[in-house]
Amino acid sequence: MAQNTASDKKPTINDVARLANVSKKTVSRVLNKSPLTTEVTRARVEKVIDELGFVPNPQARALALRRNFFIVLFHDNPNAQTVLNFQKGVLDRIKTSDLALVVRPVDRHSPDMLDDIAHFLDQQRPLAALVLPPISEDDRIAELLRAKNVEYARIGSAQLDDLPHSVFSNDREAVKAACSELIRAGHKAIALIKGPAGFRSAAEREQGFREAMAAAGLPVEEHFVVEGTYRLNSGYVAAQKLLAGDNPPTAIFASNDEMAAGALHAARERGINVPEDLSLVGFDDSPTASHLWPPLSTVRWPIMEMGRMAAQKVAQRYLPDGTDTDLDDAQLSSEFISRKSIAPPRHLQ
Amino acid sequence: MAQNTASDKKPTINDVARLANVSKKTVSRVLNKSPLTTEVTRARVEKVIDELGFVPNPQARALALRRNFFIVLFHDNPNAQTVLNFQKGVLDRIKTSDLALVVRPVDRHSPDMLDDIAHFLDQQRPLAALVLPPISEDDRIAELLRAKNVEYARIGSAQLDDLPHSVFSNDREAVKAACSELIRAGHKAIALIKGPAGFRSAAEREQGFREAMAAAGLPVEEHFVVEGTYRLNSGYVAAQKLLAGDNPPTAIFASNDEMAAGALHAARERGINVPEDLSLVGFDDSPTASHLWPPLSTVRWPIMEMGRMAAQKVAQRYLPDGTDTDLDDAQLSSEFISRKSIAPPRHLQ
DNA sequence: TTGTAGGCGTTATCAT
DNA sequence: ATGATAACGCCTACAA
Repeated sequence: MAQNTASDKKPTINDVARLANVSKKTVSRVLNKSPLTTEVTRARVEKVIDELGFVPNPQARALALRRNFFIVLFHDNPNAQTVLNFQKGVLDRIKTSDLALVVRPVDRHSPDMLDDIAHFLDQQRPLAALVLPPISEDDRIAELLRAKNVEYARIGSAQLDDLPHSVFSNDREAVKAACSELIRAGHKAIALIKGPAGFRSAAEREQGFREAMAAAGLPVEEHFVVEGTYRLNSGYVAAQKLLAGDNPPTAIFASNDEMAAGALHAARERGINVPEDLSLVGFDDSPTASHLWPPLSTVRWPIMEMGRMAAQKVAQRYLPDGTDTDLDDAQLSSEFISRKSIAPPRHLQ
Repeated sequence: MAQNTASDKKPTINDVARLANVSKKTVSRVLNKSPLTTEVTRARVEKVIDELGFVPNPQARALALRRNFFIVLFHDNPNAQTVLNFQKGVLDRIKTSDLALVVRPVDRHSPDMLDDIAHFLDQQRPLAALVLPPISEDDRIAELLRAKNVEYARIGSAQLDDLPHSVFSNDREAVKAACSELIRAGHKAIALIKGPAGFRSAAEREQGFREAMAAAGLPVEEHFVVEGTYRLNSGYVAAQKLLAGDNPPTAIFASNDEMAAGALHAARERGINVPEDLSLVGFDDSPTASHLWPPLSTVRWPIMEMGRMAAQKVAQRYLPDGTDTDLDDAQLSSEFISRKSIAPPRHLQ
């Protein structure tokens, strides 16, 4: 790319216009792919653009269009790995463009959350917004985005909006598959450590568990269903409770890896070996899952792919390398990952 | 804050000027805290600003000032938790301002890295840049930032630049303290799994290890020093090697938690119990550290605080709530965290 | 199909 | 200390 050297002045649309012998507006038309230009002039203008290494100034465009050329990511810190992988996916998709990604954590427990978001949107006027769970489940945010006329996509464990505004995984199916694996190994007394009430992901994963049990004709013992908070300690506490009874479960599905790690600690403390005495499955495929001993069987959430798809969805027209993805695609598959934390129950070993 | 309702038109500097009976420029002066205004006019203007709920339009400012009101974070994905915690610290500090944080991962192995950064800076003209390790150690990036006249701060395990452009921790001291803890417990045969050559953090941590040994008058057996890559598996391999000998170490300091997790697996595979037969210390205080069994003693890297301080450093004048931090402060302390992975060596138990 | 004039909302220059 | 006028670099309306 030709670059100006010493002067350090970047060429403007005026320079291009002058050298191409056309008006600013014509250059503008070329830049914005307006159909109202002759092939000839377009070619001439593009040649000059290339020679100059001209790149439109985003600030000026922002002012004129009243729209900033970036995508915001709103989230209320689910786990770090999730946020970062998602960011990575988004950035991966937009890196060849001139878009930027700005991060905006919010506090879903603050009464000011909506006002904060509104203020941010008014101030910064982003091109588009991406919303990660759990706040993606908040319909008020989507309404706000629509009202402010900001393109958006909601990410979730299940479809949260119409297709053009959704990117989601099939947690339910994935959990069903994972639990079916447990059942196939011979387990019947399977416990569930579920996520906190009110989280869509928690509900979906619970459903998947129940469907797997039902499909196998196994009853769900309700005292084998314990609620956690998605934090390590809640998994520990839940497992203590589950393992304390006379007929403890031979397998546990924990709705995320962190709780599974907690459950693992609880088992170890009671001298219960995993997987010999207790099989364990988590969800997320966090780094922790593979760092544990035994390495944890889990479900990989396609979060990076979701980031890529979300970026594609909301910013397609600003991304150079076309429409390889069908816009109606919105669902990506979670995938069961088998590691060493599953074994047949004792009596079958 | 007074908000216009139906019209949805946000007030501009012109509205303020008209209602306050002054010129745009005067309003601008008030906004920018220019000393060239009477107390009286300033008060009058500020009153109108409040009543209108006027907020300057960042896009227009950006165009006029040729500078975008955001901070970029450049990084080449160290671990997710680090990046995210740093982001959190930065955002925490700037959240009451009108600044935004944009994330820009780069690939330090790409020959285009510098060009990419340069292009980004030219295009986006950020107010300031923050650079996370390991790329913060690359002097060429700092040069670029200076050349492009972008305020910046480099984050590291030791001072990487002059004080105004540095935020760093004292890895060496912290590791020294951690290893001294091992020595105090009675260990003499202590091994080091160090980080990859060329990383400043690796060098600092190694130094800390050596200083602790020297201070205790203990020799460093060079076959007890093995290099890893900061990844789990390299810790596993290193520990296999360390534990295979006739006189294996009774304690290992791994230069990060991930490698410590790998070492833990290796030990477990050989039937070596942690901490009874082998004490283990990591570095980072990652979530993994507390999820392992036994919970890993480690060093907490004050990464969030570093984010806060870095934001303060580069954007002080744009942040509303003043100068509570001394700008010359650049160092933050890492802290040893004692958990269950340390015990006296066998013969002292 | 192309160009002219004017606007987006702010800051800078240079008088007064 | 304040204000008129001109940038900043792009885009939209409207005219040609």
